[in-house]
Amino acid sequence: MARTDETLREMYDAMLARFGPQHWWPAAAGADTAEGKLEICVGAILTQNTNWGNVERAIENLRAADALSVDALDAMDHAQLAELIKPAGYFNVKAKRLKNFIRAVAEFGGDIEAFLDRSVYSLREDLLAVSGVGLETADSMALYAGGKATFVVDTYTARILHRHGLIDEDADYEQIKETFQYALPEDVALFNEYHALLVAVGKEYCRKSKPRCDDCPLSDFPHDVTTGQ
DNA sequence: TGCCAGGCCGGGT
DNA sequence: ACCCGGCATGGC
Repeated sequence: MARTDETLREMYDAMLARFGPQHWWPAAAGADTAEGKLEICVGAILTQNTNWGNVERAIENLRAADALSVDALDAMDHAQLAELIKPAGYFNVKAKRLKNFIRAVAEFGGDIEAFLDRSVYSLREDLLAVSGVGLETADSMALYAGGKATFVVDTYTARILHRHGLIDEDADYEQIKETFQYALPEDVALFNEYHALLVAVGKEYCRKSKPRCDDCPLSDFPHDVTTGQ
């Protein structure tokens, strides 16, 4: 265990040294404003299984339509919203998911900052009750919009850790999350950057079909490609 | 050209 | 309790 903790901290250093800060949210969207926080939450839903470049187009459409507010999104009909977010793919399901999320905020009082401003436990519970908001999306919102020290796990996180023998093949989301939170100090900026770096490294070196470990920032850490997947 | 992206849900076994 | 099909655009 202590071995795993140390490895995870060293992996962070190695990835940061190679890639530098990733400037994910909130740096991008002025996240100390209500609109910035809402934009992050919207982006978290739109990016589900979707390239971030496509999400940016969709968000640009929403901004141009002056739709980046709880009231505007709540008032918009399905077809209208689906059309605006079309570039992000899965536009019909995502329009519903956005509406579901906005409904939850509206029912909480309609203020996104108030909605986010509570314990991670309470926030996570409400987010996970929204159909279309799963574990990763909820944690992304809580971390990047809500500023909570909660670690985000995605497919790259699981794949990279498994390749390096740090988790079981069948480790579930909560297990992986806890592995990080046990190993690391409870630090929002650290969790923010760590997840972003794992995604950056995953894209470059740890894709499903084309792993290339030669030049990977983590290649000095013991790993086994064949157990990958 | 086919594969992939910062998942999640609902229905079937 | 798993397993799987469906959802869909744009980039490389």
